[in-house]
Amino acid sequence: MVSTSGSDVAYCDDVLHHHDDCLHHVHDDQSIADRLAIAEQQCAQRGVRLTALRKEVLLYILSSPMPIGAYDVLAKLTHHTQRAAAPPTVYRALDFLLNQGLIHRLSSVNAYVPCCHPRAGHQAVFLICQHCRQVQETSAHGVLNALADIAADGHFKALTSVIEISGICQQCHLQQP
Amino acid sequence: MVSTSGSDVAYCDDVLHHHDDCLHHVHDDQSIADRLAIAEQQCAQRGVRLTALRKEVLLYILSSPMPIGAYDVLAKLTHHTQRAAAPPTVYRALDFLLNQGLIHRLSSVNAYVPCCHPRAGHQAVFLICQHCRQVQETSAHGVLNALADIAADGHFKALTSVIEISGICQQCHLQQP
DNA sequence: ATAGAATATGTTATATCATAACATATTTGT
DNA sequence: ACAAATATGTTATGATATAACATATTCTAT
Repeated sequence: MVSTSGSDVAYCDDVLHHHDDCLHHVHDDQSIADRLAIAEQQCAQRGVRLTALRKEVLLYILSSPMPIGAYDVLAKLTHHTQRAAAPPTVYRALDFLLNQGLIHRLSSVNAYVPCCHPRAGHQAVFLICQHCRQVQETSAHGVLNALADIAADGHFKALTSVIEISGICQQCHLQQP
Repeated sequence: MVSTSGSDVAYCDDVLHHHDDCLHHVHDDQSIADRLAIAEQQCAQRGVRLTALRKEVLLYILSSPMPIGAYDVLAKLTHHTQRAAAPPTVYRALDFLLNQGLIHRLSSVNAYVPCCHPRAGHQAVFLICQHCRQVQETSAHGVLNALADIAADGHFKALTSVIEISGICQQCHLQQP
């Protein structure tokens, strides 16, 4: 019933774009296919394997209109394969995708989102709407520059960052004031 | 064996201070007592109750040289009272302390730290050393201003933030290059 | 001071998120 | 085709957090 081709993807109708921010649920079949193709190219270049399983997990994350939990991925996988998968199967795939920079983990909500800029090994700032639960990934240069300044002070060598801002997005704010 | 007076507090010997950053484990009995007293004043002013239980949980968090997990607090509590406490007891106390701005939750490591500036309803940036596991809470005005700019754009109304930077602190960097 | 309301804590059970350890299968390089 | 490396399956368990309801404590108004 569920195919791997992307035909069972959740759709969303209208979406606004703000400068260089990404609403990660901005997608249709085509953009998902594109992003899968980009992921494949990238993995091929690096000599790592985007296996069928990993690709399927990435598809589920790309297809979700909001951050998706590991066990939700697991449920989709189990439903698709008609047999129970186990958590490590999913977590290993997630680890791979995280390591390749193809997805991000939102630790404040224990969930995963696609990376909008998978090419660069970039840091991101996530704006999580408490109302619609959607997430914008923004490059937020000002924030990142400020963090770089902290490192430059010599006080701390930053390696990985978790920057998750919860609040109300513009759409929700306009829709119900 | 364990008293509520703070006499069983873990000590740390030498510590460096950087501008307005706080190494939250910078404490001795006196500073812990001070901080408990401040917390009491603050709660009294607000008309909320810093009960014995909540105060004890706060004490454990203040006393810990590094971020402490909910179940570690639970263990201390159980040990102290000589009878098994249950998780909700701890989580409710943590919720209270979080709501009062007396502690912060580090969601990337599922642990809790005292707030260095409990007076203000401030946002904080945490620098988490991957080597020594200690945490600096810094006001990092640049970062916060940058976040304020995002809000000012009208794109997002920030309510709560999780800014956790993992890396290597200066001490660890100097000690083992 | 005491009753009723509000708040806080105790208790049991369970939900949710994640990994360790080991077995099997698949792919890769020679 | 073989051995080595990599990936996946499987079982069990660890770690973090909350729901639901019972009891106890504190506060307020009389």
